[in-house]
Amino acid sequence: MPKDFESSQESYAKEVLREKGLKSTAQRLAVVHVLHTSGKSLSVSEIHQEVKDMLGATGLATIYRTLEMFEDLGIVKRLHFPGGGYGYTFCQGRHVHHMVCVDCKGVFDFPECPVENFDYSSVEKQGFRVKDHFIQLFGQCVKCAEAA
Amino acid sequence: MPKDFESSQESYAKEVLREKGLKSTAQRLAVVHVLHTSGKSLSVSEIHQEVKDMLGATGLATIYRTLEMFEDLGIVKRLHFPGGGYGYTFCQGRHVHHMVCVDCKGVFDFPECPVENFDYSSVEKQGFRVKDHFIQLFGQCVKCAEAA
DNA sequence: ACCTAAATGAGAATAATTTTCAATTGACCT
DNA sequence: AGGTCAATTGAAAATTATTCTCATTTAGGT
Ligand SMILES: [Mn+2]
Ligand SMILES: [Mn+2]
Ligand SMILES: [Zn+2]
Ligand SMILES: [Zn+2]
Repeated sequence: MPKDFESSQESYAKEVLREKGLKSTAQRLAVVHVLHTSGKSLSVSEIHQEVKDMLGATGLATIYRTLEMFEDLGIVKRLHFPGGGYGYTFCQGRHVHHMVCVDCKGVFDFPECPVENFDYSSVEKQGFRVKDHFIQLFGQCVKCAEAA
Repeated sequence: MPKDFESSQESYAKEVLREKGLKSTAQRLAVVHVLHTSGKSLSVSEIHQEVKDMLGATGLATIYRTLEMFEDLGIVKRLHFPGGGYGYTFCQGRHVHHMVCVDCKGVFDFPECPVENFDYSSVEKQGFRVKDHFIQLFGQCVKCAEAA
């Protein structure tokens, strides 16, 4: 029997960390757990608070360090909000885009890529070589639309 | 004869300000000038520096206040960079998207909208109502590609 | 030329992020 | 199971970013 229950998201993160020779610390796994459990985008300090709830005293710097590392590894993605500010969501290394509810910051996956077959010729004529893209949809989720 | 040379971008901003009953101050027009002159995305402190070069002593708070207001008015747009951080670009109230050179932060307009006719049905089935979107392309401009 | 509400500048206050470094710990090897 | 050691962490300080306050200035209307 497995020594404890572990989500596929958590084992995915452990695997990526191991491949890169990085350690699977309790703090790092807690960040994964918190992000994948929450259906919404979380700010750095929200993540910090929830990790403290799980593990007790935890340095805020560790949260910053972990999120930066996870973003580089493609484990999490940083989302931006209209009025400024940002939050993180779990993305498990997949190329996905997200819809964000502007009221509750709920995050919904969006697997189709709107620029998959997009014709960049008009911009590539200017010599610009497109290498990546960032797409985010804003709107209201069912709950918030009903509440309004 | 006109009392001085004024770009269409600057007169556009003056017009929007007047319509809203807001004042066309030297500081606000300098921000417009700086942004539309520079072909690249500028950080708050870069804008502050350039405005000081034009006008002399200028409060940093004024730059923050102006950029927030201009963003609400649709005069400028805030762009985000991969490693974190952001910058502003002029957009003159148009619905455009932007390509950003990851090396020099040069900004290139991108008038076609990749999600114009995009089928949101798969996501709207979840009840999410899409109201807006944010799209940004990353890559290299000609100059930076050659330099590399 | 006034008048007046809007806008500004300077600095204080607050918030966000990064750095430093001694102590801890996870992964690997007996 | 215990030993080793580089990686990681926590706490606090340092730095950087942003907002607030309020006395003074100014744009735009009369
Ligand atoms: Mn995509
Ligand atoms: Mn668009
Ligand atoms: Zn919602
Ligand atoms: Zn470039």
